[in-house]
Amino acid sequence: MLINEISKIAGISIHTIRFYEKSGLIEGKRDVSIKSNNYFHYDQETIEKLEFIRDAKSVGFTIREIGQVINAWYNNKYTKDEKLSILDEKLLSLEQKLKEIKEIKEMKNQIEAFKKEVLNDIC
Amino acid sequence: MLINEISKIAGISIHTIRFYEKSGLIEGKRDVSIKSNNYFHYDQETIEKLEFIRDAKSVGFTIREIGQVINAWYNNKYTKDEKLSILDEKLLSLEQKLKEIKEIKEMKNQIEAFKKEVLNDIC
DNA sequence: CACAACGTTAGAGTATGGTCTATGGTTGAT
DNA sequence: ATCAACCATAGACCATACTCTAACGTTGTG
Repeated sequence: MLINEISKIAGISIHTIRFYEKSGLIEGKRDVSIKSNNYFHYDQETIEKLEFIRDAKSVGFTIREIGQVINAWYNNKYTKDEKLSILDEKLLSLEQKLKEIKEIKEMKNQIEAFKKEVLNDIC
Repeated sequence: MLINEISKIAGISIHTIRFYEKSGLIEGKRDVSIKSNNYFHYDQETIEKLEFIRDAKSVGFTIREIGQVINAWYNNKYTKDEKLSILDEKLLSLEQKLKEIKEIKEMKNQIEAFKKEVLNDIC
């Protein structure tokens, strides 16, 4: 499928898809044998990648990090050890995010306490 | 205290402190009565604010959002209703962040599954 | 009184993650 | 053949959150 179609399916703008492609997260293929143009063709795998990008972004991974994971996953750009090192790094940062829950709860308490002060006209 | 001192106490660079001041998060006072210069003086309250900024940043609040909370807290720039509205907004986004834990755990499972594949040379 | 160490402002530069524009080629229906 | 609707690339532009530089004034110790 062409960029317009995958954009609609994935719910991600054409601009952003091109940005992800430039960033090395996804890769369209040119079908020289069939067409005279240089249009990029995208497949089901690209849709999966775009879904992964969305999920990974929502948990706070950067484009660079997402690129590492995707390229460890789909391409063979890394050795086994490099892949494991990348994945362990990401697992560690996810553990870190889970630990931040405590901080989020503390911030909630702090803001709730302040809200009570405002409600009681203390502040 | 002057900017150099508060920078060291708070562990935040002079540049960043000036950036926070420009952004309306903190406010130094000029002591015209005592000094002929135009140096800014900072107090204990500013240290508290800088600590709050650090905490709030770490849970994902933007400078703009942090500024709203600080200015609701320390200044009287907002009416009671405005204050409550700002605080409720922040509480809501904290709740949202707590809900994202599920997504983080899912991402962890996904990456762990992939790690197993790599370990077993499936991928 | 020199001079290092500190203070000020204005504004430029950086990185991230998009978002958009200009320019030009391709396709497909009428 | 023409024209809307699509595709491509390069590069400009935006917001966020810093980070740094330039140019210049102030302070305090030898």
